[in-house]
Amino acid sequence: MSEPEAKKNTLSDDKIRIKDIAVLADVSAGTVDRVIHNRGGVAPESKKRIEDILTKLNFKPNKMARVLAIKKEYRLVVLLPEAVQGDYWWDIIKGIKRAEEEVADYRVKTEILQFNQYSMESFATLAQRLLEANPDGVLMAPFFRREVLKLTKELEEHSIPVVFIDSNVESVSCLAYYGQQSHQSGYVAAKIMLSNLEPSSSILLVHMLREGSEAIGSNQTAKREEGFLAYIEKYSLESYYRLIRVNLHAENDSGNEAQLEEIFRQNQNIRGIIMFNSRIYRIADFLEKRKIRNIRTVGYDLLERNVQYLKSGMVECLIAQRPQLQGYYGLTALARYLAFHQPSKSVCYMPIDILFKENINDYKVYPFDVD
Amino acid sequence: MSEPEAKKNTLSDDKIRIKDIAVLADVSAGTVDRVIHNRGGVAPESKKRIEDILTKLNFKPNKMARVLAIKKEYRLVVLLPEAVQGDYWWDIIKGIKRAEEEVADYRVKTEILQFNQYSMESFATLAQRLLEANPDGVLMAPFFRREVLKLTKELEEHSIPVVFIDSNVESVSCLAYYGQQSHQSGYVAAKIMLSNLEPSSSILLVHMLREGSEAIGSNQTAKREEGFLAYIEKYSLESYYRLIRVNLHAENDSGNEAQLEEIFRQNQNIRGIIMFNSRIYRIADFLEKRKIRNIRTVGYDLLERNVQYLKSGMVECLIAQRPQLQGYYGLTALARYLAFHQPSKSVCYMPIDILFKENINDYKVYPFDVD
DNA sequence: GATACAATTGTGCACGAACACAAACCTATA
DNA sequence: TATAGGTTTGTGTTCGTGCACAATTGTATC
Repeated sequence: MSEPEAKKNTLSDDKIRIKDIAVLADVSAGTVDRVIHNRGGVAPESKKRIEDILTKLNFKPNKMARVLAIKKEYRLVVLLPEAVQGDYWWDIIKGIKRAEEEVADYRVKTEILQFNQYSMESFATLAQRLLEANPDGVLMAPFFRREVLKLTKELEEHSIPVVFIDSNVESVSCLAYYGQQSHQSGYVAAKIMLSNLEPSSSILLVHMLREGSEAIGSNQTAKREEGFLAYIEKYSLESYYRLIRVNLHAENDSGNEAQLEEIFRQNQNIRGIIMFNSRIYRIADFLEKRKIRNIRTVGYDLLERNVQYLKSGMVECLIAQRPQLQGYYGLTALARYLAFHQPSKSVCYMPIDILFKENINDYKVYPFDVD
Repeated sequence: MSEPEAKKNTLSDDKIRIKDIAVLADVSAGTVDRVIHNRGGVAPESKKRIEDILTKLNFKPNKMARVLAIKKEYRLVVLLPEAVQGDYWWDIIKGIKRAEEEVADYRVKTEILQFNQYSMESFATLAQRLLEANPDGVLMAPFFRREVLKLTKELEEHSIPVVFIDSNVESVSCLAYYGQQSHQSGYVAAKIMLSNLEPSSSILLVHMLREGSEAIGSNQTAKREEGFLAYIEKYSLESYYRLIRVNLHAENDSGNEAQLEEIFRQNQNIRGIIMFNSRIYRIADFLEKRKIRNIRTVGYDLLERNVQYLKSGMVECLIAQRPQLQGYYGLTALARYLAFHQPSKSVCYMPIDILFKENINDYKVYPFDVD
């Protein structure tokens, strides 16, 4: 047997301070500071010398001292739809709250404004309030395209950085975007729905309409459906399954039931149901009520009611997109940008998490569900 | 339409300082400090007065200033198997490195010791070195039960906190444990392997032996297999599938190939192959070489080679356990405990992530794979 | 070469908590 | 009352960085 090897891995990280850099570069701490902060007024050759030493020693300023010394306070405003416990936006807020606690140490304060996601007027009112608050940064879920464009234009003029979560607004340049690739997540949904599904089955694609809903978000569900169809095309499954599109209405529960019943009467061979928004629990409600089994249901997002049905087996699979992380990283990206001038990766796609009854129990998004 | 509601959420966090407390209690900052740290030498009535004000104002010392002022340095030692790029331990180290950067600000330093996971002697040697270093905390992946018990006993006597990752040692009390529920992850593997798998197929359960390997880790693969079998029992699938156990040998590639070929000759109806460790790529190697298709392969961990085969379709599914997070949270738990006296949740199970070809591309473990 | 003015560099204090040391106070004893 | 010794309280420095202001050097102009 060979001699046991042991690699030692000591970081010779013996904290380098600005003072140390100053001594090495034969200048004073003030000059080094000017270089670090690009404040100008430093002779080119000094600057070069100092920069070389900085990169060579990989100097990182002490965060603690830094925060302590900075007097400036930053105010962030978050613009989101209203959330109720257990829904998607609730999780996003959970992540934001967690981030708030963390960045509070950096003298970053946060105010959350919540609008009615079905009322453009509500959005516009809060957008106005947001502008009046004149914040140092904005985190928002973009709803109502025109209003968003108006708002972001205004923010850009004041050079206030913006981070989008949930859905992106391609035409607007932002500090960062955190969200899922909707098309791909539809593709994944199709894979799960269709892998080894009995040929010549019918599959319901359930849509949910709402009057006056002009949310950008609806774009997301459309893209998911595109991804779903792309999978079918890719594997040439068109002839194997019959797709039936159903339009339900958000506020009309009894009407929806009647509609579903009618469809089930007309189609005896329904083996799969998918919804591209987070309301699959409504389908599960229906199936449970009618005691219909053996249908593969696939939906999105870990709403409490969805999770309940996943655990009980009424929903086969949920696809999640880590809303907590979106909120958390959205806010911390802003804070890091403001407090430490750290740029962010501008587009950041969330993982497409696949949840079954069997792996939902251990599913936690750290560090939000710890303690 | 109802008036748009807007909830305001301002933290009135107007930072109270020790100085402020001192003024209110009509003493000096030094006295308040003595009370806060229970250093004694304070007149009872002063103490009472100060304590009342502290609790009334819910005083929390400024973390930044605190860390800056404390001169004490903490030294952590990490004890892990040797890692090569792209393997499981490499990802764990990635998380540890990330945590290192973060806690460096708290004056916490880390040394990583890496042993040969197949040599008990190597482990014992480094365990000895670890003890001699007399660290303030230890993060370890427990291998070689007897040696681990010896080491942890020693550490307990010196009241040095220990965090386990990857696998737990039930009989030892530790500050925290981060790892996956092996049994359940085997259960999940079975669900994926067996859902709609052609009845009366044969399934290979591939094991990998290594001489002198007494790793506790092997316990993990055993538990995964138990979980796999539990699923079969739960759904009474025993009669539908034939399970074939195969023992390969880690160092004998040509022997393994011959063995597999023999098995494939004897069994024409193999439709699934599962490995309970991270070496499924070896099976994929074989299948690719022999141009065998249409076999559902399921394995563990996102080794680079596994991921490659997942993308190319040779591996159907990988189950992951966020090794980066294990390392990251393991180390930060120790740091928080030492620097801020924050306790941790003692047992923390990782999510059982399900990865297919379709969702591997967006799979990232934040914040390790960002930027 | 003295002066003005810009370019460059150095110095000192603040941030809030920890801790060492100095100062003030109290009490008992000769 | 002076002094010792203990108890209680106050002061000042430190940590590393940011920033305002002071000090120094260099350059152009008359």
